[in-house]
Amino acid sequence: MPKAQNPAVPALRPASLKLIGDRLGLSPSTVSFVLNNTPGRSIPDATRERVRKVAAELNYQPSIIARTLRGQRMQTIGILLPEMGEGYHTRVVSGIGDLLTERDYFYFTVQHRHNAKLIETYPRLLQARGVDGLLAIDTHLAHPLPMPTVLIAGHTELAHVCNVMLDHELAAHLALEHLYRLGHRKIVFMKGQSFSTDTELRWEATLRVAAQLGLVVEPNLIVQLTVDSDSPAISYPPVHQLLQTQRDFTAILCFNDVSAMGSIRALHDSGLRVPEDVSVLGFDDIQSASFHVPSLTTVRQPLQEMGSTGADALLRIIAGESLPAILQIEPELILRESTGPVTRMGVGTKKPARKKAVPL
Amino acid sequence: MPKAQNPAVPALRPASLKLIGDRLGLSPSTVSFVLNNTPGRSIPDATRERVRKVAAELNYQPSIIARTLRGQRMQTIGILLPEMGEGYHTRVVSGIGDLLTERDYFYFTVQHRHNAKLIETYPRLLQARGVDGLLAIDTHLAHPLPMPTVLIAGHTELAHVCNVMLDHELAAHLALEHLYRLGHRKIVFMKGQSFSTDTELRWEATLRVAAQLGLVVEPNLIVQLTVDSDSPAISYPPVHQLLQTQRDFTAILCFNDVSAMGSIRALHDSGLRVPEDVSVLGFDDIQSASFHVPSLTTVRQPLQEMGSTGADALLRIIAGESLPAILQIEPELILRESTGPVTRMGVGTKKPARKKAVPL
DNA sequence: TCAGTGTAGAAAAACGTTTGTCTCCTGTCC
DNA sequence: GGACAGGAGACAAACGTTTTTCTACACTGA
Repeated sequence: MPKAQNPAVPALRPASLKLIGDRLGLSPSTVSFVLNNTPGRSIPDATRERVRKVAAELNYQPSIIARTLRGQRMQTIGILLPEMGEGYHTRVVSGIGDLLTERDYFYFTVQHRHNAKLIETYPRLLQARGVDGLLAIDTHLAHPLPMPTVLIAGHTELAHVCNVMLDHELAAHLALEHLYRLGHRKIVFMKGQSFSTDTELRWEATLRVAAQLGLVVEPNLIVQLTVDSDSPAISYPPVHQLLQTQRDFTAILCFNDVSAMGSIRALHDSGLRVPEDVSVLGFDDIQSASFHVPSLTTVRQPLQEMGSTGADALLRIIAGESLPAILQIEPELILRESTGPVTRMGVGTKKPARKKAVPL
Repeated sequence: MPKAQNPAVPALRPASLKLIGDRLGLSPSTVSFVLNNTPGRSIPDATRERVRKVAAELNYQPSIIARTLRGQRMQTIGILLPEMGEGYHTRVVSGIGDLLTERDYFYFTVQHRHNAKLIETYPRLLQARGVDGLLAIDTHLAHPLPMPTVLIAGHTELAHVCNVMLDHELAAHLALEHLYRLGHRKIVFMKGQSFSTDTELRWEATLRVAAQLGLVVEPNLIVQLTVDSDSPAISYPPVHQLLQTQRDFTAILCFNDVSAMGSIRALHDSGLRVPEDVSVLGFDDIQSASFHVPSLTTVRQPLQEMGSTGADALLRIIAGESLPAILQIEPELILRESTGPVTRMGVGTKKPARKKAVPL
């Protein structure tokens, strides 16, 4: 059945104002006036009808390319992100996409995989393609850009750049107080990859809150993520390794849900049960968090909302509005199965009553 | 800290050939010749130097918009897909993105959420933005489009349209023979949502192979997915409901990994263990499949490869090549923990030795 | 009759490229 | 000294819009 494809698609060029005008003996400008309902132009209804009819027949679609060249907006923005995967970026993009679609905007997505050179050059290439602004997700920007820019989960202090960011302080409170109340004192702290923009802010907030609660952050109970990926593979090896030498803890505070899944898997493979032996707390609340076994207790970032908030902010800036430098987003603790009260360290304690599952 | 953002970004328009020319007393065309190394033009090296120097100083970036208007390629394609989520689409996009980046192409992504009207209008809007071609993932296209088009996981028979598709027959063999060898005879068959392009082909292949193996597809053991989402929520309710009335089966053949996770969750909540009581077979091999507990035995679709194959095909068509109408991709069975030999139906049989975990 | 006022539309410029043609100017050769 | 060749570059057109300006005509009122 590999039936050969025909030589080439017809691909005749789409209708232009000139073409429509020629059919009617009118000039392109007149056609433009009609189709745009330009105010202050006297054109008889009969003519308007004729123009619209032919435009519909020819399936006329104004060329945004030509419009943009004239200096109008292209109704297009660029999204700069590390990776399209199963991590949280994707869900943010989904929120952005919905809002942009609603406003008749389109977007380019570019993944830089934390390659500094790409982060540097992409904005220029996007500008050459006429984007009206840029939305950067979880990305370290070195300079302000010569176009409207909004950062989502960035924290770079740049002039003219608006930041959509989580209230990290609150997030740390939600997470640590939850574990604290359950009786956890020996906690493994997981620190994100150095390239993630959230890493530093979250870590500092965590240390502050831990100190307030009197929790000790033991150096040998810190897990540092390094691998650049959106898969649970980022946390499996370090947690697995930790378990070889160290089991004197009752909870793991993970950097995100994906790493929580990797951690649970590693615990599971070492014969430890979650949450009976070790509680695991995630971060983000990605879609699969509630369906994981055990389902993840996690600090929810309203990812889609962060996306739409950022997109809305960018469109406002493009339209000339002034916005505050920081738009803060509130996290929320979602209680599920992966955390539980401290029993005794080690395998063999009695299985606590299973919580009722709360999918969705 | 809501420090007000300054009025507006400087946003001076980027350098043009004219601007460079003015600085040097040269015409735009001469500058163009130098910067493009247009052959057959005699320009002294001294002048070339001067031009390049000023271009670099002004950070000149040719306007692809203007170039496109002149009739050149825009080096941009459009990707049409149902949703950006944790399902397999995202991973396909990732494969597309990498290949396009390598070839200096950019892409628009548009999510239609199976809205027929959007599927109809988006291609036109993309064309107005100058895309050179279109890549549709898991999308039913009604008409051929007036531009090069490649379908990934589509199966629409359209003239001039190239299809990248899985070998569904082989996939069905891999899945069913695996379950058959493990002793499963009472199998729940899950049928995908009607809007998914894979649903029909996969179902037909499944029925054929089941017949070959002498497996009976019992109507009351068919689970039909209907919800439009990328989350395990698509399968939790129907499987949960099935379990209220029907437990006389030993395996579930799921439509994809996400629905396998939802199914496992539902089984778990009904007190059934996987794979001891019920084997669950996924499809796709998404990133989290190997880290799920239990990890998923699944029929892998090489998603990134499908993406890059599709993108490569599209670029070839754009470049004028003729391609076969179908590019077939081979699936592969990935053995993990969620399937096991039939013991006896019901809870309480002895726990089989746990397989060694194979993350990654 | 003639200035004024609409009306209906054409013409032109501009955006930033690319590309085919044209124009000088400087040598060189016979 | 005149023809010719090449070198160095300008000029113009075109792509499809939008927008400003211009034209031609008809009608009005005094």
